[in-house]
Amino acid sequence: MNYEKLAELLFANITKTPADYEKEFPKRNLPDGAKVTRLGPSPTGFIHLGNLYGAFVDERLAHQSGGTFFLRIEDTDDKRFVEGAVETIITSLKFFDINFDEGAGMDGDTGSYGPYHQSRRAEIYQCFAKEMIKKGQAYPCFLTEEEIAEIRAKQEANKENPGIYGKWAKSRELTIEQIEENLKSGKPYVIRLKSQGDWACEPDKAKTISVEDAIRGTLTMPENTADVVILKANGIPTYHFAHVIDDHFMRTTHVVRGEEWLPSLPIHVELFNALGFELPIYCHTAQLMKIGEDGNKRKLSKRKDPELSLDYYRNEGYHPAAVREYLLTILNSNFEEWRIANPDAPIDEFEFTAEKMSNSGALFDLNKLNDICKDVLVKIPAGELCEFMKKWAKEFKPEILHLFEGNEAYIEKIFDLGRTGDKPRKDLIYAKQMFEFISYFFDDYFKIEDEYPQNVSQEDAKAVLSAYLETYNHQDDQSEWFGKIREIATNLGYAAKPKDYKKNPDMYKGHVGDVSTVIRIAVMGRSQSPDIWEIQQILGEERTRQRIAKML
RNA sequence: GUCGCCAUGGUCAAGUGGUCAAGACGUAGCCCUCUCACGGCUGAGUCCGGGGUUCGACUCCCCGUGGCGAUACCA
Repeated sequence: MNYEKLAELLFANITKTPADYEKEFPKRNLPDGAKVTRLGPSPTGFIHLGNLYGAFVDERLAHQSGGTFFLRIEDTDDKRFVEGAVETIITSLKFFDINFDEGAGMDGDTGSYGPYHQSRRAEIYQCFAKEMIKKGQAYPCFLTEEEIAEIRAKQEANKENPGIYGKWAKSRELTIEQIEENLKSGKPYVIRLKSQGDWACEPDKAKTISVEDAIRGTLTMPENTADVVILKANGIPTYHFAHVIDDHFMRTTHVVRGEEWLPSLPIHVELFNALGFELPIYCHTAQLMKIGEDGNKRKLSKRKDPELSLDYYRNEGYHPAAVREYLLTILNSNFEEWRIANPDAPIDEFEFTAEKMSNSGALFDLNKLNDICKDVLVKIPAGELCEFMKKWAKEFKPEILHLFEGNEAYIEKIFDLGRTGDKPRKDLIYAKQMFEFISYFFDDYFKIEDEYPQNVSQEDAKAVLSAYLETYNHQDDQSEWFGKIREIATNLGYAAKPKDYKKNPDMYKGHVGDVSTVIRIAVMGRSQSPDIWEIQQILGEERTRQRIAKML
């Protein structure tokens, strides 16, 4: 077979050579140890926590080492393209402070290793397909869908390995005349790798390949034997081929991708070897999982898990810093310890390593996220929280935006309620919940939500409130104020201290806590809240008196 | 079906042949306390099963089992 002639026949329009591309995309000039990573999403317009998880690994690896992190759009499957998806990807990640150094962008590509859309790289892929044909490493395959289905059926019946390989790869035998004929008659064809793997050997004698994975250590797998498609009938490459070409010419040093790619690693290794490219360092991450309806773990799914969409967290108003913090705790098991030892250090000072990553899939844990949120938000100054919430409201709850008008100082005081001192309150979790927390400070949203305690009669409740209103002095300090409550309690037959009541429950109707609950409900509408006195100081005298009077 | 990855409490996990098997979230109780939150203390709760190897296995090997994934001209 004259491969040279075949290559020209198939790719007459390809004039550039591999050497041209090697020259055009030279090795990057980066400091020693700098890592080059990439995110390669397909533009389906949907991005979830799992994507963020992976992107975070890429971002940390690159930026921690003084390297480069770029965005490559893997749009080789035109069926899946969704308008505006690239913008969604970029803005969603940016919200979580994940930024690209080069690659596809909002207004075109930046960087000199592009184009960064695979759909615009057809010429490059074809050049290398041509090269492989020239070297007898690839061939055109004219098998139809039906023929392939037939082959699969036979293989299944004979319990043989599935796929096109060795004896099944009929198009390998085609003479150049036959190929020319097929071409002339317009038969569609794909380009397949002519695998050098030994498909005919005994299963247990199969040759193996060994690859170092930065997360999983040495991986040993059987070599590839399948003649996989590298170029589809439309001239667009499959993922396998695009990955090898792109990551070589974009000079990616670390390929971070989900473990679902593990089974096709042998294909990639054969491809890298065939082309004479150096293998990148692979980092196969475990997938983020979720408990399914059947109680089993399963991979995050786009369709079934809208609450795992990144948008969900923005909607609820989770603070990006908290989400990052959470992600890091599941990404690197030593992060939590580090955080305890360095409670105030910037998160970027933590040294993230691929080696410390878990190789089994973590279950997403909302409890843990919420807990982390509390710790993160308690350290954010009230002014910033106010800004954060305003931004959130603008996007997701515009009807409350007016509350912020000129009320910034008021809201900041609410956020700071009991937040100072050694044991600061940690009430704030995410924006939606924060609004709930502050809502009763606004008359529009104030409503009585809870009921008086069981052991307080309606008469007693009224008596408490009228006595409270009578003796109320907005200028009282906290202990003066509480002294009065104790007095009201005692006068009505309630214990001044809960302990007294505990000791002699028969002697009292209840204790001072019940009395203050009545006041709490009148002023806040709920039985649970931070310190009443502090809240009243924020509400102001007039509003406080009004609310109590209204309950009488 | 075949192939691959994974397997420590409810969850995240430390652990690399000898440990009373860390820690965090959650959970139960107690303390602090006018409620809640915070904080403190205490408790319950784990090495998937079976074979080996070894003086000794959570740790190493094999076989099961389970979960996940791959088996496409999807990524």
